[in-house]
Amino acid sequence: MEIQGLPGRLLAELGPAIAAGEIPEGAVLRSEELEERFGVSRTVVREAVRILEGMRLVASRRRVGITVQPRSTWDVFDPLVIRWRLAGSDRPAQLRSLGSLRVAVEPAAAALAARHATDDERRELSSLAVELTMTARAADLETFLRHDIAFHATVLRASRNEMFAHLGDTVGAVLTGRTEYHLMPHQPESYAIRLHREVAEAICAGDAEHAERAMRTIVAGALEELNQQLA
Amino acid sequence: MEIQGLPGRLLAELGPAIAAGEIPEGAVLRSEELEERFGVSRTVVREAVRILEGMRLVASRRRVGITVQPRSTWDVFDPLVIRWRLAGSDRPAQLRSLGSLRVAVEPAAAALAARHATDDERRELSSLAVELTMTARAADLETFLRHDIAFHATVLRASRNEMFAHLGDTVGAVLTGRTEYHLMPHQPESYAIRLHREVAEAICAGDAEHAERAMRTIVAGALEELNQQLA
DNA sequence: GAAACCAAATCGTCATACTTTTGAGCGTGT
DNA sequence: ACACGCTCAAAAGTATGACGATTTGGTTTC
Repeated sequence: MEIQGLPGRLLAELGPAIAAGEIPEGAVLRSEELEERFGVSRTVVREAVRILEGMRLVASRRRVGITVQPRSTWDVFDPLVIRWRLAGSDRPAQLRSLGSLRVAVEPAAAALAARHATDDERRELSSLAVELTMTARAADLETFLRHDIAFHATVLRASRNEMFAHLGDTVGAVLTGRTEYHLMPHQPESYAIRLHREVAEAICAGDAEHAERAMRTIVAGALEELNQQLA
Repeated sequence: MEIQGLPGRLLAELGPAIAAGEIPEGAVLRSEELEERFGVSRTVVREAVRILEGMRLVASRRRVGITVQPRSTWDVFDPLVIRWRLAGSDRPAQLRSLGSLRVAVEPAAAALAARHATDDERRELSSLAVELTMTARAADLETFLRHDIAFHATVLRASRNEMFAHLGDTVGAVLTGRTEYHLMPHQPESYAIRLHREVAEAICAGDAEHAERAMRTIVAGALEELNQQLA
């Protein structure tokens, strides 16, 4: 998943710094400066910058340098950009944005999944729902999180829509970030758990409307809780 | 918006070819081959490949070459990837995916817009709705399309959610592609026009629920129409 | 037949030189 | 004082040659 090699190292330094605003919008970097700062060659700097340019985080212009672009031009759907923002100082804003996105997408995905999921996927959802129930009772937060991520990713994948499916990792990052954020909450609420079971059952039964409604309750609840935490 | 220079030229050749499947999944390119084929230097090839790698279209490995990745790993939210796919042979699939995405996102964005839009944006929506009505009557398809794009982009922007806002361009591409696709339809249906006005009014009035419902009707209708066209 | 080994292919990195664009300063003329 | 254009230098863009690192696949050896 990660970008490899020395350019990858540069990216891992510059990306988060820009995403967090440490290198502010409008700041100008020169490639020679970067070469020295990281002790790498022109080639490496250029390739790293090219990648950042692809994400629209920076723009490189002759005679002026590499300028950090305003947030509004960033490719906010790029998985790396999302991760960097989640890791840095505007994690709250990023979580809020993603929260709204989930409220929009996941119910629709659940409805589609009810229609298009394979038998394997339906089975997997059922079993994940059971796992969730059990690990919640055991207050095993870590494996609970893992299964929660798998559950939502499976629903998204089962929607048979590539774009929804690709949000699986992102949602995973959100769930992880959220868990870290309110530092291991008071055991997962049984209400949310029941809703997950409901989603699984509705998808198994091919009941799109029910699946959508239950999923909407889940993600809307998560968003509300998030907004309280960040208030 | 475009990527500049010689790497940009390479991208403009390779990207669409890969997106269209002309260079199939698993195909292997060697950088030397690309240098010769395009008459450019290693530097240029490497930078172009790096960008494609950033989009997860290809992966470069030592001793093996540059291999085209399976579709499932592509960054399907990358604006360039979307454009390339829309331009090529899997435009239908891409339009379907984007259609579902619109059904999920735009109603939610309309609801948010009803709450968060600035006065300017509300004014702009009203005036765009009027323009739509008029150009539809005049059967001026080109300016109709332009205003339609502006309308949806404004709603997305007014949602005050960066991720929604960034889908503005994508939705624009969809609308353009759709118009080209069923080659200038029998003048825009007055029903859809009325719904646009309804969305604008609801957002002006701050009626989130109404805005959401009307917008959902619009995009769901568009998706249904699309599925008929592609059936 | 399996394990160790070797060699070729290919990308990865570096150093350097040359080219192209463009911003800024300077000067000239109105 | 202002505008216009000229020149120069700074920075990215491109090209090239050399070397390093790594993976693959075949070959040898036990």
